[in-house]
Parts: sequence; structure tokens; C-alpha cells
Amino acid sequence: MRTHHCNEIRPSHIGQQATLIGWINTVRDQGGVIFVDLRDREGITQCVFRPEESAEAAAASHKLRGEDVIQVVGTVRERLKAEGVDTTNENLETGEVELVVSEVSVVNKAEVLPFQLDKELSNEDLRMKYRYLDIRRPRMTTNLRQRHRVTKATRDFLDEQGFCEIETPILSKSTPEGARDFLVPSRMHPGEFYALPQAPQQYKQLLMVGGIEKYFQIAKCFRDEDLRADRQPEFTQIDIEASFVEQEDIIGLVEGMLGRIFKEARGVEIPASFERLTWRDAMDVYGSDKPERRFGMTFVDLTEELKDCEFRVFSGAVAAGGVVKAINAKGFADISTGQIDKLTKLAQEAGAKGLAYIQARGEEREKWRSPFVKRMTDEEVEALRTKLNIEPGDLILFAADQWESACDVLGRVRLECAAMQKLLEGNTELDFLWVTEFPLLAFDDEEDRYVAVHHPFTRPLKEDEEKLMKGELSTELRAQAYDVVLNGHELGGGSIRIHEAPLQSAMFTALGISEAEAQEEFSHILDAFKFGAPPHGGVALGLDRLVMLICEEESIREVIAFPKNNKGADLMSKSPAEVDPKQLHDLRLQTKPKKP
RNA sequence: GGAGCGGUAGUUCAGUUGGUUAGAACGCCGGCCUGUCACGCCGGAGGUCGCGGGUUCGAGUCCCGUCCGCUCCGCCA
Repeated sequence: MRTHHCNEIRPSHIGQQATLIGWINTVRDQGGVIFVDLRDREGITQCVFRPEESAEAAAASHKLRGEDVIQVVGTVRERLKAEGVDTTNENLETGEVELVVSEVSVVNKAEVLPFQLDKELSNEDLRMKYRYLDIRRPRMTTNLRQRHRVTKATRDFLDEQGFCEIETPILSKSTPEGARDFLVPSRMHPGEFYALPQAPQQYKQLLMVGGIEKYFQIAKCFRDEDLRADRQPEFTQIDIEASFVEQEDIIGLVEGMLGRIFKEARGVEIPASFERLTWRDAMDVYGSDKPERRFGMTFVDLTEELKDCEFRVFSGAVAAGGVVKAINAKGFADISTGQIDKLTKLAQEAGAKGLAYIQARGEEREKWRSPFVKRMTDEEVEALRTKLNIEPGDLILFAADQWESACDVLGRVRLECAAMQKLLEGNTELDFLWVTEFPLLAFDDEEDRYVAVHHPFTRPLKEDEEKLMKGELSTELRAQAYDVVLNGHELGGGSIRIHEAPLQSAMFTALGISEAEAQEEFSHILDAFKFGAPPHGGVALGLDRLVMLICEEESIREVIAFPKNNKGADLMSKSPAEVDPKQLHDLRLQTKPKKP
């Protein structure tokens, strides 16, 4: 039986017997003496095989290969310190000692691995196919154990705050709003389907009606949409809901929880409370509802200054009720033509007609390289110079359009500029932020109706509630909804909910859901709200994304044990896969077995 | 659905204006080595240059098509 882990042996153990078991990390065969670094999940110990100590073990050791599982019995010794020679390895926790092996047994031989565990591997296909080997690498082991620390800290914190962890169903009901559902056919109800939950939203609200008051769950969620580096079809949320709370209570709770998580998983103190921006201000200054604030380049509004500009792109936009905004990319006047093209293309993809710019290659306007500066008055140029603090070497980029489009375009340009200038390279700052007062409704041109920005259970701000009840709809209505943002990533979001049937009905009506449809799809919610539903609200944080940021990874695949690839496939187990025709027949998805 | 980048040995990569037998490192196999720790030294095996077609005297390299992977846009209440 194992007596120690491979990180444990210290000079205090010298002279004692120890039994270790683990994988062979490396073999260094000197012909006579052989060194084997034995690895288990905790660390590495150097094992020495010497013919003088055990001829049998030494003979066997010549046949050992990397990743074999072996068990060794031996005596702990101080490492050799002859005159002028110190064989201590300072890179190892156990580097002062070694195990002189008297017995070795090969528990399980390993074939040659398809890749080396001590080298970085760019072929993600191969990593996924042999994920169980990839997980042996320190990077993955560390990440998965970090993930455990995060969920442990979450559970400990919420438990101390009186929250109760409750599991909600995975076999659930499809909802018309939101992302595409994964469907599961029902054998006992031919032609009918369960849906996998996109979030436990309705269940957790019904738990509030059930009087649970404080609920949480580390919840698996499913969305059948295209993948990204930070998006998987199945993912995990820290899902929280509480009764008799207001926005401030949820915000304070999340701040406390993130503080605990970052302290225990990463050993850092974060601010006790985070700064806040309203959605409107975030869009107005950063062009994003999840602003990256660790570099400046904030928007400057030039609507007033350029409303009469001879350059029609600006004056025309203002005349049409739009705005002109600009950013100053300090010291980026030497941007290449190729990079300008790239930024222009980016702006166009976001809906702009083009991208106006000034390369300030000197103090005087004559030295400014720009397609339009020559058409500006001196007053206009000086206004730009002052408001944007233009100095020689600066690059100025403009967006002129309706407010939201202009902000969106310039927001994307701003991020790309920062990437080109490598402004965030090596930056380890943690910038937490709340974005509040999200709009309640957005207008979907394709569907020609309003859709919920957050979800249909989100409560409007008190001052906008009556407008919703009266059906005075607009995108100006604001919600009691909030997102917590870290370094430009949305960590999570939540809202205070609607808890009264009439207000909920008004919301469904606003979303173009008929009374009949609301009854069909949401009667359980509307009914529940009639029986004394408490005021309630909550939040959900993306666990994968949170762990990704804590581990300083660029993809959530690095913090998920068995993730899917870009096309949603698991290359290791080869899913999705075709199934036996009999299974399809049982589910009435195929009446006759497929002909060969 | 769209755009970008990539695919050469088991792995990570190099491969010039198209030109002899496609290279390196690590890994692997064999040999030597009693204090190494990225052990060292000697030798060896290992390639459908993603796939198909085209141009050419000649294609890893140029052209067309196609497949796969990653990133981004759309999409993700």
C-alpha cells in the first residue's frame, strides 16, 4: 500500500521505508545507476535503482518506460553531497531526498503515447481524442483542481449565507423565447419531446413561490447554438435566486461571493464592492455592454462640433438625428494601410459605411493624413484637437451614425485597435464592474416585434412599470437587470423578477405572445404568481468563463474536462453518433428499420 | 450562413523566384555509460507534404475544387 504521495518526502523521512505508486515521468538510465522520476497527482519523487542495493530491482529498471504505472518500495535517503557536488534539485519539492528502491513492481505497462506530455501541443484534435492523456498534463490537472476550488468556495460561501442547493430537472420543457433547445424524444409520449434546460430560470422562480427563499445550484445548462472559444453547447452556471430582495442585495451577495472565490482559488483580494456604469453610459463611452476598461481610448462626443461640417458623413449623420463619436489611439499614427483596411472592414461588418480617420503625423493640420481634414474649418480642427487631446503621433478614428450603431461600431474598432497596439499584453489587473439599467426590450427587425433583452421574467424599473402595463412600449424602457463584468468578459447577469400575474401578462403581451400562447406555454408561472408569490430576484454566473479567467486561459475548453469541438462533437467518444434503428423505432422516430 | 488563419515524420515546426534523394528538434528503436535530473554519446527506423483535379519538362511550393481544425461575425432570451 502507498505510504506517501510523491510530493511528501522530506529530509525528516530519511532512513524510513516508503512505498510510492504512480506514473513514470522520466527515466535517466546511466548504465549502472538508474534514476526514475515517479509522478502522482501531487508531485514528483526521484527514485534511484542501484545494483548494490537490489540487483533484481536494478535489472528490472532498465525495462521501464515513460508513463508505465509502477509501485516502488525503498528507503528515503539524503541526496548525494560529495565535495563540490550537490545533487539537490531545487526545482522539486522533494529535491533534497530520493528513494533508494529495493522492490519494484510494474502495475501496468504503457504504450508509447501519441504525444509528449511535457511539450505544448497545438493539435487540438489530438488532445481531444486522447483527452484522458491530455488531462495528465500539469496545465489541465491544475485547471481542473482550480475549478474544484471555485465550486467549493461557492458552495461554502452560499451555504454560510443560508442558501440551499437544489437540483432542478434536466428533462425539461421547450420554451419559445431564447436560444435553440436540445430536444429529447419521449418514448412514452410518441411525437412529444423534452427539452434540455437553457437555464433553470422558471424552476428557480417557482422555488421562490415554494417558499425556499434562498436557492442556488451549480447547474448544467444547454444551448444548441454555434460554438466559440468561450461558448460550449453544455456549460455550467452558478445559479442563484432569493426572495424579499432588491437589486442591491443581489449585487452585494455576488461581490462577497466573488471575493471569496478569488481569495481561495487565486489568493488575491479583490475590491469589496465594484464600480458601476449604467448600460447607457457603458455604451456611450466604451461602445459595449461589457466594457474592457483596462486601457483608455474612451469615446469623445463631437456631435455638436461637427454638425455643420462640410464633410457630409458627419453633418449628414447629425442631421438624421445621429451622433459623431471618436477615439484617440495614442501613438498609433504609424498604423499600416493594411491595418486601416482591417479596421475599416471591421467597421463595415458592424454596419458602418466606412471608417473616417486622421493620422496626426505632426502638430499642424497640414501634416495630418486624412481623407477629410482639408474640408474642415479651423474652428472644427481646433475643437477636435482640444476635445481629443490630439498630439503628434496619434490616430483618431470616427463613427457617425445613429447613437447605438455608432457606439457599437466604435466599440469594436476600439477593441481591435488595442489588440493591434498590444495594450493589454502582460496586464494582470482585475477590473470588476457592474453594468446596470439594461433596456427591458429590444426591437427585432426580422421578427417585427419586441424581444426581451434579458428574459421575459425581468422586472422593469419602477418608473417604467406603468408604461409596460399600459402597453406604451419602446426600447427606452429600462429593466432592473444587471451584469457583472470582468476585464471585458460578461461573468454573469441577473435581474429582479416580475412576481405578479398581471405584470407578467403585460410582459408577454409586449413580446407579442398571445393570451392563448401564454396560457399554453407559461400557465404554471402565471398560476403560481396568483398564490402569494414573494418578490424575488437572482443572478447566474458562467462558471466555465469564471474559471477560465482565474486560470488565465483563453478558452473554456481548457477548464472543462471533456469539452466539445467547434462543431459540437466529442472526438473521444465520437458523439454525436447514429443509433440502432430499433432505438429510433421505440421512439417512433422511424417507423420501419432502415433498409440496407 | 459568412470571413480569416492553418493542415509537411508520432509531436512541434522549417522548407527560398517551382528544380537533385523533403529537413531540424523532441519522441521512438538498438548500443554504450554507476550520480543524473531537458542526462550524455554513437547508430537506426519513421513521410499518400489533408484529399481530388489542373498548369508545367518538373508541384510541398502556382491555380481550381473539396474535407478537416481553430478564431471571429451572424446566432447565443
